[in-house]
Amino acid sequence: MDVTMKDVAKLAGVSLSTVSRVLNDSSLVREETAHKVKKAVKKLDYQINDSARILRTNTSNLIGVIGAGMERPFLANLLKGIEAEAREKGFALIYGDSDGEFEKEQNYLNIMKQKKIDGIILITTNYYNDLLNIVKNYQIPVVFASGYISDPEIPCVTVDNVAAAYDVVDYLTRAGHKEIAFIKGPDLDLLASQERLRGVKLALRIAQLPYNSGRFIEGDFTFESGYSAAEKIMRKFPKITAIFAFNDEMAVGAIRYLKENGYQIPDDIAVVGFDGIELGKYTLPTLTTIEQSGYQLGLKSIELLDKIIAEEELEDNKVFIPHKLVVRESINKLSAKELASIKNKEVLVTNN
Amino acid sequence: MDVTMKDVAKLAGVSLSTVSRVLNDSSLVREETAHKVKKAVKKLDYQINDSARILRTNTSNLIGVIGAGMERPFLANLLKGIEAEAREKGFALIYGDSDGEFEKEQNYLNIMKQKKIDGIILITTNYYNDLLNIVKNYQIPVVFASGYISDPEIPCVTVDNVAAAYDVVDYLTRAGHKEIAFIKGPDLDLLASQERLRGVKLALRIAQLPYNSGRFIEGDFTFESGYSAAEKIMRKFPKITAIFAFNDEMAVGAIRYLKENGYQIPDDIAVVGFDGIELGKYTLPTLTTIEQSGYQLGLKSIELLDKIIAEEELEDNKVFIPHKLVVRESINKLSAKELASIKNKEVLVTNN
DNA sequence: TAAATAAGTGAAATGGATTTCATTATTAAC
DNA sequence: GTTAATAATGAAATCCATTTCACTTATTTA
Repeated sequence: MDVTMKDVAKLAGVSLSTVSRVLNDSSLVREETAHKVKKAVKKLDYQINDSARILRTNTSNLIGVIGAGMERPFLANLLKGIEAEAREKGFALIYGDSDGEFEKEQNYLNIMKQKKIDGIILITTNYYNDLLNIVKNYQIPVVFASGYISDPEIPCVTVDNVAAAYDVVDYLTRAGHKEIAFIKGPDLDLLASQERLRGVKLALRIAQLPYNSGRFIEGDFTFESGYSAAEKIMRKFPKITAIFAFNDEMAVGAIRYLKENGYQIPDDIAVVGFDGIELGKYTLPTLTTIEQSGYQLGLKSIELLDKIIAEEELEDNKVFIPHKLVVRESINKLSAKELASIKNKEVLVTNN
Repeated sequence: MDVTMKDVAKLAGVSLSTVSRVLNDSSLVREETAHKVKKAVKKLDYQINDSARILRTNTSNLIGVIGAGMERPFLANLLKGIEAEAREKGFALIYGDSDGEFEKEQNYLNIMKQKKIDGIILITTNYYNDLLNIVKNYQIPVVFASGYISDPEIPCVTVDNVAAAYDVVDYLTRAGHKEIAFIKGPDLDLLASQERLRGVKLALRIAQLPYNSGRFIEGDFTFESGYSAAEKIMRKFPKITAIFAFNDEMAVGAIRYLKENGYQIPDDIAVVGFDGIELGKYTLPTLTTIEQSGYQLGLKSIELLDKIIAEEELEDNKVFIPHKLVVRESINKLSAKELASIKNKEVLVTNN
């Protein structure tokens, strides 16, 4: 039914092997023969049967992506970056959403293994030791693109969540804020949220401010959770002067609550988000945030994975993508002099 | 290296054929034999080699998704719906982004064909006759999940863009707006944007308002383009009292511009979006919009595709998902009496 | 020009499942 | 207790490309 290599071989008057060689750019074929074959390929509109190729060669040029919550703008851009770079490098993508459930992750891992994928990108929020163990015994190159994995064997690409969160709190305290509340991610999120929490704690300690666990309200990275977290915060801690939400959507939700209830931003309350999604430039006030590029993160993940697949020597299996604090209208700005003092400490601050 | 069916067969003391039968739930196998086989499968942690299976059976349980601009919240949710329902039905997804370029679409189409996908979901903004022809000669079930395709052979799932856009303008005119400007999508977008345009024109005609093509400013569905379109609109048509943006992001961009420049919303200018993304509930003012579920759209697309793959009889190969006009703060509301007059016309209006 | 080497090509084995067809074991029917 | 019918199983062909190995042809080298 379909055109096979055999048909091409017959039309070109050569053997199967020769056709295969031409198609794989083998140097062993005479120019003239190759030409005949190519003509036949074109004439018959021959398409290789990928399953047969994979069966024989055991490499699929297929990369699996397992993610969760990928509809979030930051992660949607991450996926876009993954796709673009994967295509660039000649991989196709097989994509599965785990909803953050271990069982589904496992399930997809199996399916993908059966399809002989060359490598996997994992974008999970909460990782389990179980998952890590499976991955390690998996024989297939894996890159985590969701946060820092301390296990030295596991390659990962991520923003430096600790440093970025530190930068935010550092800036806020320098701007005079002493009463800050936080909207963190789910406690189950052992990657982004936990790391950001560490950065916050560190900065508080350096600024000699007390750590008060009550001021960390749990959200789930949605607008809605930011909104209701802000409500809780203002009810419990009316003296708060700044809110740092661990992503932009929650920050926007919080802003909505605050403005709805008559608070001026940034004069009454300063708000900072995290991620730097496009939206933050169009809210009123515009959103101060940590800018990191999801697209870049995706790109780098594939780059790293590709190197692992090709068994190239790695400089480091922990890759950090750049971030910067983008100060917009939602917080009160530091004076030039104050800013300078930060810059000396090599904290990146940009106006935009 | 890998465990194969042969290994299972040997361990279970049966033939290859028997193992295959057990794995495919053939009724021809004695309970006892099946048990032996299953035990061996578990013991060896046997995983089928999917390529071999596909090669033999010519069905892959793989669905291809080719999209563009999937980082947009609405489409990201569409993808999520596709994924969830595909998993439900036992399909895995192979995903490619075409950037709206025909060449890339074609390229992915080929790659996917080579992988023997069972069906394709196409989410393209601008379709070409070329693409349609390829798809028709393609032998593989295809569903368009991006807009109405008039060609009767092509199955598609979409919101009724004409009716929805009509509803918006109808509401606005009833609310007294006579000077309305529009932020449409790219002219290349022959699906969503063109259809919405038709709905608008229709409503204007019914309301006996003039159609002035200058008032349709082209955007590209981004916040940024909404912002700059609003700027153009206010500069060229200072008498405008309402802006209808063809998606929510552009509406939010427009709102930002308007508020930045001292306009009151909705008192000076009413703003309506399209899609009903989550964000619209958290802007200030909250956004009036046409609500449609991307998730639902994705789900229905797979449902339809699955039926086509299974060669079931179709009721209709054009499927519409529901929409409703959700009136929020960004426009002035109709009185109950006025509202009632619309409802008689079976236009869905909801407060939220 | 003969011998040695390299280049180009083809035959056949191979990867791992499914499935047809033949065969054997079992049950039902008389 | 045979024979007929049915249920279970296995052997072997098949899906389609890659790759090893053997062989032929062309090119160097001496």
